[in-house]
Amino acid sequence: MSARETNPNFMNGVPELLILNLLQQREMYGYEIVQAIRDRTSNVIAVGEGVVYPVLHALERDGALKSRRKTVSGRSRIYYSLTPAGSRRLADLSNTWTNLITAIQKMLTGGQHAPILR
Amino acid sequence: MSARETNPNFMNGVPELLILNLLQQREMYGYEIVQAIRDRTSNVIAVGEGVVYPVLHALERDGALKSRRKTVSGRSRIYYSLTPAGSRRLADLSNTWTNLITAIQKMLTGGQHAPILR
DNA sequence: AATGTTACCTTGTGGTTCTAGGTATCGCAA
DNA sequence: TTGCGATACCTAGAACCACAAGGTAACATT
Repeated sequence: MSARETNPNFMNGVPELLILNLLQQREMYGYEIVQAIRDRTSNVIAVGEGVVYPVLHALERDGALKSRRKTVSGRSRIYYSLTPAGSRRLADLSNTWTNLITAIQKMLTGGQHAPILR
Repeated sequence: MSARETNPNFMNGVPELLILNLLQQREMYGYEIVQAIRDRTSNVIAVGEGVVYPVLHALERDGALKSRRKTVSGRSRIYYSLTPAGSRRLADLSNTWTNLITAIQKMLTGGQHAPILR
């Protein structure tokens, strides 16, 4: 219920990280987020709506996001933006993520540096 | 049932990648792999035996690994090493992994570069 | 009138990972 | 010699996230 101690399911939560990161830049709505992730990663990552919407709901339930309805040209959209708690959460996840891929990258690339001592 | 088209569960398979990578350097046994991952990542990643052994079994079943028993000072160990198929699998996973984190990193760091055009 | 796009949503499935156990041998210390 | 910690193997079940696949509805275009 706070910071993870070790690593329960250590590779999860990437969609959440990406979503929080996008919303830090500007408020967006669900459908827009789905396409933004596709676009900015050149289709390398394609999280569907079935991933994005539940994450948005969970984050709002946790107080990390706040939403407001806005109707643009007859289209009703729900715009989400970060709360202070959401900013903290993003910083936290971002740190965890960096540590994680740094560790992995070190393992993958630095295999030959480590002296075996045999 | 072959190469992934888009991204089904795009963040999975990291333990497999780490294990294959270790076994590419030299043959190892399960218990050793568990500690090697802990050690080389300074406890950032701690996959348990409950993760490693099933992965080893699955990889051997798929023909990516071959094993041989060896008894060292009364301790019976099962050493695993890569087959040619395993090497290919490693190269494949490695590529996918690199593309993935490159895309994510670009999203996370390059947020301000992208012109919004509004 | 029909199709495609936008925009929201949920249910159920699936596949990895984790927890939590279990067995057995060895070495060392009490 | 008995007990404990480390070594070394293993598995069954739960947890969990991401996914596929659906469904609704309004707008735009054909």
